[in-house]
Amino acid sequence: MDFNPYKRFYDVIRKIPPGRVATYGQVARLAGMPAHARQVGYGLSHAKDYALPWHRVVNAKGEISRRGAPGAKEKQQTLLEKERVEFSPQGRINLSRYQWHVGRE
DNA sequence: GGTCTGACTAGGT
DNA sequence: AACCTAGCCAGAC
Repeated sequence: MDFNPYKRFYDVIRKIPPGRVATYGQVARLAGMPAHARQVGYGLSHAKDYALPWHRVVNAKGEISRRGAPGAKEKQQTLLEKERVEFSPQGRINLSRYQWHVGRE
């Protein structure tokens, strides 16, 4: 079992309930590392062997962040829509409505 | 050890 | 609202 330095982020991400989203910066703050928003995204690309609801993490604008793999963006949106998260025609999520707040469902 | 990169952000225009 | 910039920090070379 290999130790992964991003485990703290994963622990936070695992707590995001279905139908809710969290931002990279939010995950970093909840993990006690407020200046590591970029590392959250970087760590997720390394998280293949972990069962994580990675699709519930979006950027501060409520958009799905770009990455190398084509099609991954559509996949993430599909997964969220299955949880009844709504997207605007421009592919944005209304964070004031869907952002996760600790202690709240 | 310097430089570049990137699933990020906040603040200014 | 879109665009730009500076600040951010671990990894890869």
